[in-house]
Amino acid sequence: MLDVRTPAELTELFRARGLKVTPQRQAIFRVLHGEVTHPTAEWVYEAVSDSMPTISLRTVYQTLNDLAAMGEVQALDLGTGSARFDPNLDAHHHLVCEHCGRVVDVYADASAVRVPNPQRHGFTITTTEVVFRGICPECKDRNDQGKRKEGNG
Amino acid sequence: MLDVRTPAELTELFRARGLKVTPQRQAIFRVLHGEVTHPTAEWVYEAVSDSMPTISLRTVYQTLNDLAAMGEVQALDLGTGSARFDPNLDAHHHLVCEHCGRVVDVYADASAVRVPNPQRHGFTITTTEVVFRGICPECKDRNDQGKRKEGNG
DNA sequence: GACCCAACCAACAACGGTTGCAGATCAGCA
DNA sequence: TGCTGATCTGCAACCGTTGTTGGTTGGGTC
Repeated sequence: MLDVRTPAELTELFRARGLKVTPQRQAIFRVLHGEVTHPTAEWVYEAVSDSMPTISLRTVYQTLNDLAAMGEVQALDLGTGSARFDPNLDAHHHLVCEHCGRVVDVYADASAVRVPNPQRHGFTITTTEVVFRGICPECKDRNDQGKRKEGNG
Repeated sequence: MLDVRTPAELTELFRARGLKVTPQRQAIFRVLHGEVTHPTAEWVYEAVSDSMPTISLRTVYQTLNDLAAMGEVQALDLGTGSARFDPNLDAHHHLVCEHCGRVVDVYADASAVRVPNPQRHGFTITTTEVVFRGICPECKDRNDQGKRKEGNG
């Protein structure tokens, strides 16, 4: 899997772009590295706050946006209320839990899905995103238990 | 195409559900009927305001949400900033202009796109949405003209 | 190693889309 | 027609995100 670069690599990239490498940014790099979930800015903020309680949410947004602009993470809007930042740079799709908003990567071949020419309306199509929606096993269990309780009581 | 119901049919549906049929709601029904774009609440509000200047945006949201809950329109989040309400109830997908946010319906067969079992993570998948992103011909033209101007001076 | 200044930071306010609230109003029924 | 609770309106709040501001800091240069 084509993962987000290491903190050291990102440090180099930032320097190469003339962006300064601050302790805050490095802390964010560290949090992102090896992350396989699809964290929100808020989540990253809280994770970084563990080691750096004074960091501001604003700084997290700024750095994540910088990374997205550099193509080092992918910004996603999956309709879960807030933007998510995906450190997985492979071409892939997403499976979203409609209850808890959990997101997992899916490697499915969507090349077969084409827009028939007459329906293209002259658009130049650049990307094809597939979003699978459903219920994750945890939420399903919780739901089933709830129903069972309802039935019993 | 399976269109949104007529104002008369929606009136009946609302009554059958014990919901009152107010002039505001009827005006919204009329605006939605035959609409093939994917209007935002704001757009509906402005369209209804033509015939009923005193209607509030709040009421438009409420009625659109009611319709969505009844399955008479489909609420969409296509990452264009605001929710869109689709009166087309067929199974279909969307083509979104990344410049102007314009949305058009696409009838493409996505049944071939399946999540391989090992990647399903125990999810129960209910829907598969495909979003094609690109540039609509109008934005492309405008863009090209801009570039030509740049080039000329 | 000190200097300097753009880049950065934290805090706060603003923003756009959407929803909660409270009081005024009205649709539907007797 | 009169009742009654659903609905309407206007406003304020909410949430995620971004602009602003004034003080702080990284790192190239001497």
